[in-house]
Amino acid sequence: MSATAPPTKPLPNAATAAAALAPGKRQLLDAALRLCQDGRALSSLGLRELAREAGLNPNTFYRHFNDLDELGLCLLDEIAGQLRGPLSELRYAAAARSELDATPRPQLLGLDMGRGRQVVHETVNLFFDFVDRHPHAFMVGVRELHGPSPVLRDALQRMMDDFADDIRRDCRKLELLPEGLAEHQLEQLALLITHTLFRQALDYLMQPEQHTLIRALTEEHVLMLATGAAVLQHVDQLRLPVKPAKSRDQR
Amino acid sequence: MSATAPPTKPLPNAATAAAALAPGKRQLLDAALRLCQDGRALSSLGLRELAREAGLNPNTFYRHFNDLDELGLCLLDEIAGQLRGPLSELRYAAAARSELDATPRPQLLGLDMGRGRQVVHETVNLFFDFVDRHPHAFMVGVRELHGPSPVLRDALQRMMDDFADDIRRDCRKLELLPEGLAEHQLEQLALLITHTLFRQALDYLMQPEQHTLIRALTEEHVLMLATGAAVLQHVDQLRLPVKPAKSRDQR
DNA sequence: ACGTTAGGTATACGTTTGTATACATCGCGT
DNA sequence: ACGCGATGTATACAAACGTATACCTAACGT
Repeated sequence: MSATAPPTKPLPNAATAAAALAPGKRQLLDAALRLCQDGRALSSLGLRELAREAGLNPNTFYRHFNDLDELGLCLLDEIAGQLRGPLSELRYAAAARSELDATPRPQLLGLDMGRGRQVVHETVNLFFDFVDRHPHAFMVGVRELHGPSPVLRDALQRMMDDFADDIRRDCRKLELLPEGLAEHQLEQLALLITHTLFRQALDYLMQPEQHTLIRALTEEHVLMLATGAAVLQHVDQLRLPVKPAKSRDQR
Repeated sequence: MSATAPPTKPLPNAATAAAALAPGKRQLLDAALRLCQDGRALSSLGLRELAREAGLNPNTFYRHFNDLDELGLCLLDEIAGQLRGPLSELRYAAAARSELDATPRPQLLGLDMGRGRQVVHETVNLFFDFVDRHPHAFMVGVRELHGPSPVLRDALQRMMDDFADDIRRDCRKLELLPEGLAEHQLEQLALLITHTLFRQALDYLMQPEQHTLIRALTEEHVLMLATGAAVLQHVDQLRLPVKPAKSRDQR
């Protein structure tokens, strides 16, 4: 009962989080998002082009940003705000639901495969529902992750790391993985899951006709990763209960 | 003994594969690679900029390409030629080496964890050695995978699929995974490994001080994936040995 | 009532871009 | 010897770009 949907959320249907933004600034940010919607990269946008799309004077851009990178950062902040909180809530909701269904499940190597499957199924599907509701955010995000601007790349990288950290924390708290799993392994697992999810989100957005397939495949991928991590930890525990486990071979 | 290094390869140290390329064309391609080396995307290059870097007249570009996409495709073809063959050979060499060392290894769920670990260790390290030798290729490749140009994206996607297919084929032939693994699962596994490898290659190239760390982590990732796939297959086999095994839940 | 500041506009300048047309050079088949 | 196609160069031009300067207007504290 520790996790239920928050009660009376105002539910802002779009980017309405940070109020009191100058109207021009908003228009510019929206214009940027709009221009990126069909595959463009943030860094390929021009100052003038942006203003044109926003229906503003080119120079208005300068009132709010010095740089295109600055606009990019602003946009990413907004996106991050839209993603992090809600996604973690989704995870909690899914876990809470699976808590109710407390029937014993098939076990393997000490981990509850059944519950894992169900939680993965739910969270992955909730994730894609979320992607459906915020298409541009993922478009821009994943694109800029490997984009040309170092500033934006770093920001995105940080954002992904935060996201992975949320996953890691939630996995621990909800006990979705064996408690013996080393922290650094859980960290790597969370990172892999994050990257997988985001990459698949892009595919998902770009091939609307394969939505159900991609959802199923992604489920499988995440399950694969989680299982692998759990089993490997198990094996490691059997193999080297004594050795200092430092310094791999010649590398 | 079925797999040894091919005997007398001329070993072209760089892009010398397709001979008889007009000198201007070569210079342009090289210039593009050079300009992409520090984080630029192919699609962000200008026709004139390219010619300038190559020390040529802007119009020379038109002699060889109609479009920037055309140059991109040409470059990607060249890169693909450099990667596919050699990488598969590397895998064979590693597997052959592990065949010699035929000591029995710890088993888990019917798969040879020891041999798996070793093969992963070797192939991942060989992969990164290869990355060291072809930095620009990976830079450009991974970048353009999520880049703005649909043409290049598709080409890259196809290239990745081919690469994954090589992995899949080699895994089958070298019996690195339980023979019960369904074809479509092996396919997904190969895709995941491919994407993981390439993404890590980018990180690897951009953070030279963390080379050894990234190598170790990538090993872990691949091992995680492979183990997960193997175990999941095992579980599935136990769970539904009777059912028609079609149609999971409401997908 | 006044000055200051933020937000938005108008115009202008120099640069770079993509593209077009015309010209020079080399190799090569007949 | 001639022509011709392939390659590379020179020059030119319209468009788009980033940037700078100057002006307009509304809000606000004092």
